[in-house]
Amino acid sequence: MPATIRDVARESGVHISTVSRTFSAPHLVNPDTRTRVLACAEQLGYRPNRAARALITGRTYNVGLIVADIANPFFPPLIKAAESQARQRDYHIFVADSNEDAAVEEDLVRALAKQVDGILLCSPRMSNSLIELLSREVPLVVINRQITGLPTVVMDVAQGAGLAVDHLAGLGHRRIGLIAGPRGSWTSKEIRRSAALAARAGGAELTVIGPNPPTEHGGAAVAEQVLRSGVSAVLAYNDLMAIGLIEGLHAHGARVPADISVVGIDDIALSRLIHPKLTTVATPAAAAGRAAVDMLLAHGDDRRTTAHASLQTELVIRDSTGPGPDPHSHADPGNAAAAAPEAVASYAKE
Amino acid sequence: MPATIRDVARESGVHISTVSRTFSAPHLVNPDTRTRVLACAEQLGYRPNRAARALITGRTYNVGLIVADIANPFFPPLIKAAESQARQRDYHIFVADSNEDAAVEEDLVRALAKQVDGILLCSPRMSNSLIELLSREVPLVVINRQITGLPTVVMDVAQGAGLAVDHLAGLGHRRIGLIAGPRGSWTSKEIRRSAALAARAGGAELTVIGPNPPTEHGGAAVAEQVLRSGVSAVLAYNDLMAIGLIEGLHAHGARVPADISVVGIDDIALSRLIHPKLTTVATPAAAAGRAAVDMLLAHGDDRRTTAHASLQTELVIRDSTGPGPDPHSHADPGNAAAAAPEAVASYAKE
DNA sequence: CTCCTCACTGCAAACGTTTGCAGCAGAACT
DNA sequence: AGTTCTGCTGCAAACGTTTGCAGTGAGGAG
Repeated sequence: MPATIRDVARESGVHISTVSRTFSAPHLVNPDTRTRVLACAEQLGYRPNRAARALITGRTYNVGLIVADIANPFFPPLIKAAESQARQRDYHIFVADSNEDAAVEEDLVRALAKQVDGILLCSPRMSNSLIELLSREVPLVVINRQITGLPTVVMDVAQGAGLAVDHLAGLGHRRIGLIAGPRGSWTSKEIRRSAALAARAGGAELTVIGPNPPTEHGGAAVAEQVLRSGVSAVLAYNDLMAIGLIEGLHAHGARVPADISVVGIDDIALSRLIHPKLTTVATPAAAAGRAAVDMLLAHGDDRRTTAHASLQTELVIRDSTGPGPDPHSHADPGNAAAAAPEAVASYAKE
Repeated sequence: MPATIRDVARESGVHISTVSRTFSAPHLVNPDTRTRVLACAEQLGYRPNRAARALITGRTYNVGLIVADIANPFFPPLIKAAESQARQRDYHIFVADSNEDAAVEEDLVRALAKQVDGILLCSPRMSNSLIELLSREVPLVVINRQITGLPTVVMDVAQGAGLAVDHLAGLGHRRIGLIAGPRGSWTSKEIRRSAALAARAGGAELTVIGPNPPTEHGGAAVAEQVLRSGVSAVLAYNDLMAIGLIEGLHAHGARVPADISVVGIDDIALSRLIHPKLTTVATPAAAAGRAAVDMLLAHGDDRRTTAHASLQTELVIRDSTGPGPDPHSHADPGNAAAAAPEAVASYAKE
């Protein structure tokens, strides 16, 4: 039913190979012929069949992008950036959602492998060894996990977590909680490592709670545990959990930041819309999406280059953090000493 | 490099057609042969090449899904539902984002047409005639717009908007604002039509403001205009705009719902997280995603069936709506008469 | 005038599958 | 015993492209 290359060839009185070249190697065909062919193609509504092209060239001009949870507001900006970057090069992005499940993730990679030129694996939950195994079946770029031997794009969340803990310690908090992310998350491990370091340096004690599902519910669910643990400040694995936690704390009658300070990670749009506005570590999700696409597509030219990109993060101080408890009294310390809203502290090297 | 059907055939000592049948028509091959073939396939890591299969069968087992803006929290649940529904039938979903741009939308449909078995067009911004034109190139299911002659899934947002206006009129509001959505949105027109009807029935006057971009910024941008217009209640095209509007109103010193009541549409997760919790019209996005996939895939069997599904919406009353201004005094009416939280009013026929 | 080059075009073999058709046993009828 | 049927398998032609190779004619160089 749809017009094929043969229809165009017949209509314009040339061989199919000339039609083919009109599209994939225009410089090889006579300008007159080319315009005639193009006219016929246009008139017949011809569009090259990508499946047939893929079959012979081995390139699909598709890229897979696997994220843990598309409903997590952290991902859409990354997806959009990757999409537009890919579209510029005439590629399409195949987005899939693993539901935070390593097994689904593996299935997706396998299923996608044959119909894409490469896969962007974002915040994978699989083990490193499995990822390395899969990378032999299809070119992979890993986002948010460092794996030697594979091209990766990471957001330097360790640095951000360090800044966050510094910030809290600077406000006088001596007992700080860390709401860990999901099992299998490299980012969560990084945060933990860096937060522990920063806590020690700042003379604070770090209590880890988790692992937890990285959702609003995950955050709300640990509210009681946080209160019992006696910490006066908390760093959450991501903004969604931080927001859920704040909800949960409010439900238990605790005030933020008067009773407990909360810091998130990601700086999703939502973090500016809740009350109190969330202090958080901003991660450059869009830049990561673009970088990953670039890396994958460059990767196609010279084989087996394993680049690593590490993107800066920033601490954005808003209203959910305040001074720690006065060591000599139990009076409500208020929120007076909170830093200026929207102030940005960063160790950007550039 | 990757194993082909021929490798498996050689290894297991059968003809390639038998290997093919082992996968695509298992009942036609002897159980013994089948297990032998499967073993070889497994061992060689063979996966059928979808491009080759698509070439001959004409079915790609891919479905396109075009949404206006993946960053709008309304869409992800729909996308996830569509994905999982599709995966159950061994289909994959190709998600793309049109950036609220009709021209991009058209390009996407054309680009996707040849590599999918059908496209789910969600909240399209294109004209009806263009959509009808495109539907001749590739099977289309339209979500959130009624088009005769094409299979469609709509959420009955007119009904919900009517309920919302009834609710506001019932609270004593006599001047109600409607923050319209983007130009080209069928849903926006529906809301407007239905809200006008309900307003007249409830003895209220409806002021339409817009069109506007359907984002938080779009809502915030009209805050001043809303205040000047003298309305005491507002229905917004979607939750994102309602939330932006509330932010904007707060910035101008107005209180919600004491000074102005605000109702959103969609019931995104976020609407429960802000203060005041948003009264809104819940739309069954996930159900719509599933229905659309079903419709598209059923569509494949008997050609040219044009089904229409209309999904119920519900009014979810939370804390952003309160009584209208007392006609005899200008005293602050407070929030006492607000309905019980999370009460649900619905005209569900079933 | 001959030969070479050059720009263009046609030919045909791939790419990895699916599928209608035919063949061939052996089983089950008549 | 002959016939039909059934279950399985092989054969080969497609599907719509791309691409190395060969062929064509025109024009330029010698």
